[in-house]
Amino acid sequence: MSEEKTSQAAIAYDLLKADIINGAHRPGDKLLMSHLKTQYDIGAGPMREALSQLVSERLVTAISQRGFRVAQMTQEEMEDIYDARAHLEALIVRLAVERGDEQWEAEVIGKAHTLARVDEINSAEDMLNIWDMRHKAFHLAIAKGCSSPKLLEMRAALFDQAERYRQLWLKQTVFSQSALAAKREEHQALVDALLDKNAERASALMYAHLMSPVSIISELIAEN
Amino acid sequence: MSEEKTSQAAIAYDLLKADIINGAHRPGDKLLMSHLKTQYDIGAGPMREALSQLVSERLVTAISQRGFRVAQMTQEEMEDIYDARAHLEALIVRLAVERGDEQWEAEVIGKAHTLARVDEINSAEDMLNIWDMRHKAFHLAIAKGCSSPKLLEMRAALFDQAERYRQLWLKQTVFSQSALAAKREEHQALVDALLDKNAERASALMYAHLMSPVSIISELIAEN
DNA sequence: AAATTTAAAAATATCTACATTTTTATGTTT
DNA sequence: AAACATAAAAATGTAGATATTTTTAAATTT
Repeated sequence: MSEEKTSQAAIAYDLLKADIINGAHRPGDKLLMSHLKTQYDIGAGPMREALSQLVSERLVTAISQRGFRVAQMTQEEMEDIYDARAHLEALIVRLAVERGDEQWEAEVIGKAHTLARVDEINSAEDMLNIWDMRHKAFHLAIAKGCSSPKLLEMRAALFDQAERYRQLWLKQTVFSQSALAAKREEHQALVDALLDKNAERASALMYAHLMSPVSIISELIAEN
Repeated sequence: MSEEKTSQAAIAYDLLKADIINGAHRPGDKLLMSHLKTQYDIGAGPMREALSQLVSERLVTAISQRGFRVAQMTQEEMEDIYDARAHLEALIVRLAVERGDEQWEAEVIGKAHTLARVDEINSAEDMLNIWDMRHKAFHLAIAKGCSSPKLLEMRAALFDQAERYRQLWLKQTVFSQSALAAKREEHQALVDALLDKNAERASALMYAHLMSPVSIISELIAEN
């Protein structure tokens, strides 16, 4: 989905996806064509194309002749996504340890360092965005070691589906010193296992790392 | 992608996908809008929607303002898809053994039986289709044991991407008694491992089972 | 004369505005 | 109150307009 594109459909896709993930369009909301057209100033055709894409990514649901809605967020879906994602990422990390070269190790260590240095930032607003960006970059650097475009694609797809749930967790975590410290330790343990070329240990740590937010998110969903 | 839908876009999607997989549209072919419109008697809007879907499934490529082409088939992509798929399916089968219940076991045994009985069919033409259908059903029955909709989705996505390559292999296999017999043994060993609740063994067998076509497909690609 | 550049024409992709069909809401009748 | 009819709203599709790219031909340069 990434070309140098300026088609109306591509613009609509990006805007809409962002607004669904950041909650501007809430789960269950009806995505009225007339409203979307005026909101984004994009015609019905390209808008349909964008919506259709998002349906296949499970962020939007469609019923024939009855339009589109923002996909619901449910406890069950969250647990499934997180479980699937953790298992997939555990697989990927195992392959990464087996297949990753020195260049890969260097990248991982670099990103780990950048992430660890994030507590030197003061502004609370920036903090969330910067930590999130670097955290993502760190994990992506690890995953890339598997050298499988297709596995990385699947990973990205599951990541997008997790993103709305993940946002809930992020706010809780980034503004808690203890939670951040815990994450820092998990990351360090992960890096140690990677450098040890201990695939099984790295894989197990990654699974645990990705599953740890589940109980917190679970509570946050229940509260709403 | 499965509702009770009769929208033009959905029809276009199904037809186009089928024609790409069965080779009516060859890899690299330009998918000319004017041609597609007349061929399928569907307007440009819905057709774009369908094409756009297929781009996200990697069966079609798009360049902005320059239209759509059938995605190329390459050695590298084939190896990546098969490797990713085998690893994913190995993961799924491990989970299936751990999570599957009696109902699941019964389904698997049923499908295995139906598949084994396929050599009673005479017509060569039917043979390919029937064996393929039952083979797919057998593997799907196994996979369902993992009880994860998301993992099954990812599995299906990779399956669709493999399908064009798989078609090459299928013709070689189904019409060779020895190849069929080999597959029959692999399936039997797999079922035995499943019933033994031997997750690691089942997982390893599944990986090998899915990787075994790679060398044959590799040669077939090289020939073209 | 061959190669390269430029300009015009044709082909093509993409978008917008309008038309059609279907669904939903409202009001009416039994 | 249930069933039906009517009107409004909305989704979907079509056809034509617009913008971009590709091709073709001519003109210029080497």
